[in-house]
Amino acid sequence: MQDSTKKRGRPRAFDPDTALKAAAERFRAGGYSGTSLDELAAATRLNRPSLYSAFGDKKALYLAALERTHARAERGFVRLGEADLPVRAMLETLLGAVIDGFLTGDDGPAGCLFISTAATESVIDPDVRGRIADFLTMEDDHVERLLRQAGSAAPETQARVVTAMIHSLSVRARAGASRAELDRAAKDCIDLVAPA
Amino acid sequence: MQDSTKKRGRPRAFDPDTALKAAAERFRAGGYSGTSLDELAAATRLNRPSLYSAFGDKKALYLAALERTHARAERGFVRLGEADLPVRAMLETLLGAVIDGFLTGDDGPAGCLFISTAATESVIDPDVRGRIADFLTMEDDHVERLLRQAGSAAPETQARVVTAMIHSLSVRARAGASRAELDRAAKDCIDLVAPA
DNA sequence: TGATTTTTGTACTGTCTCGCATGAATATCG
DNA sequence: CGATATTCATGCGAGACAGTACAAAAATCA
Repeated sequence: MQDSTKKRGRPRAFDPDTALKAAAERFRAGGYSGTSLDELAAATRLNRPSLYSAFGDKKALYLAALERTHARAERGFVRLGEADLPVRAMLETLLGAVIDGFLTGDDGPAGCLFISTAATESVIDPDVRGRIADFLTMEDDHVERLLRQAGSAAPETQARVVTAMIHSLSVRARAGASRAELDRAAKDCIDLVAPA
Repeated sequence: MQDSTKKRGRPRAFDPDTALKAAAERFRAGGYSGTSLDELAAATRLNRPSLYSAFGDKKALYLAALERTHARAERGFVRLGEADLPVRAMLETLLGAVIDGFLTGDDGPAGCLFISTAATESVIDPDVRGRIADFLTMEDDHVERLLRQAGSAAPETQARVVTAMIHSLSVRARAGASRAELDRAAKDCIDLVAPA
């Protein structure tokens, strides 16, 4: 028996995670219903059949994009916990990174895939609704844990206010708000939660 | 000359604002790209040609729905100001009414048309982006004014936190959160802004 | 009553969209 | 080298979609 990692037929000419990342980016710009398979194929540089064999149909691809985003966000929260900062610095780092991410996007600031595209689809599609509910729970739990670890006096109360600001920043970024406006909104939240 | 309100041809068999309300409701459930003209025609009980002659094409109908929502929200802010409540009661009334509205919807809780559907379209469509930016400015300004009128010590800082909670409530409602969860998030915000 | 004007309902057209069928290409196995 | 297995690329087909043409219906005006 030879190297079991070698598969039998023609090898893939693309990296699945790179393709998934490109698809997620396209979905983030246009939403689920607003993005066609042609656009996804162009963004991933894949043919439709390759997309289908790798991820399944359009909805499965979208769910995979949601899962990738969920996992990456969670890793970010974990890494922030390892930095072990005091409350104010932790919040500044958190919201600063969030703003950086929300301002990215090939077609302008695109915010968060969950908050600003999955929420639109969630009323009609129970699968999407489940994923966004899971994402919100994860986000709430991590922020509350980070606040507690940083020495916050009322992490349960403050967590919802901080996550709310994250959600709002996604909406504002997509509405075209400048970095200064987003920074100011974040600062308003931090000043209220952890006065200097 | 007779009654000038009487028009010349066949009279309309529908009320335009009732139709617009039904269309807005449908858009709120499915988003712009996710709602077809057939669905809009069914929801409004109008034929496609009647929709077109009354509002123009699909995008014009969506923009009209956004404007209707904007105007109604602004009227709500104005009316809340007339009640002239102290900070905590004002915020309880405001967020309570917001939650009531966000939990409505023919296909389950549908949140806010701007936050949860227009934000999705805004990256691709500059017209929608402009409307949502206008809406956010209106919202920020009214909440800040309401806080100042109610005697808040730092209305500029607190306004962004309160509007952020409103945006977050729309997302959470669409994700399937219970009224108790929404009430708790609102209470966390109120406790932080105006401690009892 | 007949002409005019506006709305209504049906049906149509061209385009886009999703998903897949089919054969060529490229790898490993015997 | 031939057989087998997997992926790639072109292209197809059924259906949904947005928008409109056209004629019937229902009102006012002369």
